[in-house]
Amino acid sequence: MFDRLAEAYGPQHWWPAETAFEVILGAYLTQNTAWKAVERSLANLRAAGALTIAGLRAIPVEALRELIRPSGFVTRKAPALKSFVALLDAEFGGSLKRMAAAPTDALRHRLLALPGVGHETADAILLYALGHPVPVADEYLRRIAERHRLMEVPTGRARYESLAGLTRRAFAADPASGQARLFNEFHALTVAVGKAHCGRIARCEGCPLAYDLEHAATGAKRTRR
DNA sequence: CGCCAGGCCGTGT
DNA sequence: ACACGGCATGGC
Repeated sequence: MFDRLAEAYGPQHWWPAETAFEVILGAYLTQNTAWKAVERSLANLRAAGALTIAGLRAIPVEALRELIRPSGFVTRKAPALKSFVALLDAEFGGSLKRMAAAPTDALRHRLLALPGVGHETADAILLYALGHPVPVADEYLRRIAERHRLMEVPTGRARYESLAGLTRRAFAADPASGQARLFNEFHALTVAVGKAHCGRIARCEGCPLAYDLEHAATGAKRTRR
């Protein structure tokens, strides 16, 4: 699947951001939100000088709310972003470098304890902002796994770990030194194919994985004409 | 103009 | 433990 997606979409160069901190902001803002909307919020933040750690630290949460309004859920996301900076300051001297130096498991635990940070956001930050070799699972991967019958996807708490485990096993035979790169590219490709073909309603026309779908009795409710 | 988006979290059973 | 609904906003 990875090879087929890589051939179809090419190198993704993820995450789409200039700095590690911008990756983190994007990870929060894109929660259940179209990336297009996130781009507008990031543009607002940049124009206001709030795209940096110091900038976000300085801005009042009320003003932050206005800047990120395009990406929605502002009463949750604005305080959540401030909480991240608070953790960064309190435990890592305000330094992403120092945060990145912490052990993966402990760091993941600290991130998950933050408001507005669930498994996907924590892992996206770990992988794309901090360079830790962890897989990222999302709604697109869930749909792919179900529709292609890759596995019985559990519901509830076990779901995320199950999809993450599937990803880890898929790349387990590759060198440990390259895991981060593979997880990086795989999630990026998952989003690429997901945006084009794996919505709530599947759009199988032209999907690079269409061959598999033909033989999988797709679980999608219906295919858009 | 209704459906949807690169989740997260509280509440009810 | 898990299903379910709310959370905000704007693009398509």
